[in-house]
Amino acid sequence: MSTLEITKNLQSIDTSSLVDKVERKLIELLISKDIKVGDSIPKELELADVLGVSRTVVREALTRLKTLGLIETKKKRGAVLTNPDLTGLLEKSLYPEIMDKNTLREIFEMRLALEIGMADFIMERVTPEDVAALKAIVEDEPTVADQHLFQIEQEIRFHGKLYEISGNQVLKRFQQMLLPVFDYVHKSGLLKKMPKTKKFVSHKGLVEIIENGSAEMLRNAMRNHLENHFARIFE
Amino acid sequence: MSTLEITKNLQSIDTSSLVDKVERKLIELLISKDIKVGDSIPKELELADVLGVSRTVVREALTRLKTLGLIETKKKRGAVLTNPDLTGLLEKSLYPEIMDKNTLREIFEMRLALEIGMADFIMERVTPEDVAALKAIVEDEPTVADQHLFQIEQEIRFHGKLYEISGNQVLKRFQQMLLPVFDYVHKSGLLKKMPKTKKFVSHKGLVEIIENGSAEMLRNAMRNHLENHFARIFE
DNA sequence: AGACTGTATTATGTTATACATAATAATTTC
DNA sequence: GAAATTATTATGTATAACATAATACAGTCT
Repeated sequence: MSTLEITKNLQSIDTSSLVDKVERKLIELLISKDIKVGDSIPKELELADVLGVSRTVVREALTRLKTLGLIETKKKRGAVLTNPDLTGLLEKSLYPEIMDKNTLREIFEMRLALEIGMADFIMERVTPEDVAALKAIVEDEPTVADQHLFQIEQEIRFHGKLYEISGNQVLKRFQQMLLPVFDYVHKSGLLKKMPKTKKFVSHKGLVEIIENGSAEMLRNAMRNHLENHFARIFE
Repeated sequence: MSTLEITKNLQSIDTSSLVDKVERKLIELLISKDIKVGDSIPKELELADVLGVSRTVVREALTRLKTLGLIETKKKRGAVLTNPDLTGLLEKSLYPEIMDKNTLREIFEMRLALEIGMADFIMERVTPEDVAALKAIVEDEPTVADQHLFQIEQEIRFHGKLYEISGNQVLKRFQQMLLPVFDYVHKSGLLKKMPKTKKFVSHKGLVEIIENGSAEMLRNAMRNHLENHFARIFE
């Protein structure tokens, strides 16, 4: 065997900690067919005993699973398998203050893509009541957006409602969760300065399309509506 | 005071555990301006001492932060603040086997929205090399997709490249991460049976548009290309 | 019988202590 | 002065003991 091969083999040794191993074992257990959501998993001491490690290690592994939202623990009852809440999890680790600038910008971009791409779901699922609600929101909207603070709240109200109409909880929660990011991106000089705000498709225009138009029309209108944001990203 | 009011007041007592409190304290510390990415945070024993709790509690709180990707720990060095990797975190908790059916469907929908909505980023950032790469991918694509397995691999290759072209790492990793979900959704009878596969815009057609068309054209073409998926969702 | 109360049990939550291990700093050796 | 050795330090692991809260069970009272 050549030296190269030897070193190659050597560096593939298992450097993971005990907790890592136990965590893997537990996850295997969780996704096995034997355990369904709501079922309990063995007690800490049993696991420690079976796996041949201390309760400390088991507890730390369980803590990780808890943090990931895979299990919930209660006294006496023990730990039970739960279906993980992705958005809730993201929310927990989403602190714009300590996030990479580039990632922040990319998340901002993702939002733009989502709002354009979800047009089909909006048009498929919108109800007359939704349209009425949208109209109520944009009713007393100032033609010229001079009050910046008001404008932001209004933006959130309007676009939030759109996410709601999409009938997709994951999307809706995604938006809720990313709001702080958007706010942060706006405030920090992360993007280019706002260009001259030309007149693009307004909220009222979007509502009009949602009521009478097609998904394709909504996509294009939304793209136009978001033009200022795109312009800031694309220089 | 009425009994109702009393009980209302009583149930607002702090039921959070010690670890919860310590975790909050630590997060406050992390997002404070004093600590930047790469900086170390106090040692476990110091923290235990200052906060007046045992080292075990501090360790468990730190374990949570580690799991969330907010910090990394090394022996001797201690714990250092890191910018959290959102997608990596999601990946860790993403087990289609134990996820709620509805959530799975919603994630699938989100993918569709993203692929349509990212057209602008693709058109803005695509290079001649990218186009060449795309052409190479679709070159020997069978006109009639008879080999299902091959088709899936091909789908991943092609659309993966599109995510790459979007120049958005978060998006790209999102796709990578959600692939198992798509696979799972396809295999499980979660969606309606595939309708008669009519002839829609092909990969080759998409490439053609990317090379010579506009963002708007790409959005519409992509929507068309994904029609089968939409049909399965919308019945 | 049925509702309330107290007690026992059990599994997680918390503390304390000791030692192992790996990464860094300090020291010695040549 | 560079390399090897040793010391130090902070995290990783193990063990034992007790606290706490949720549940089950029995007992009491009307």
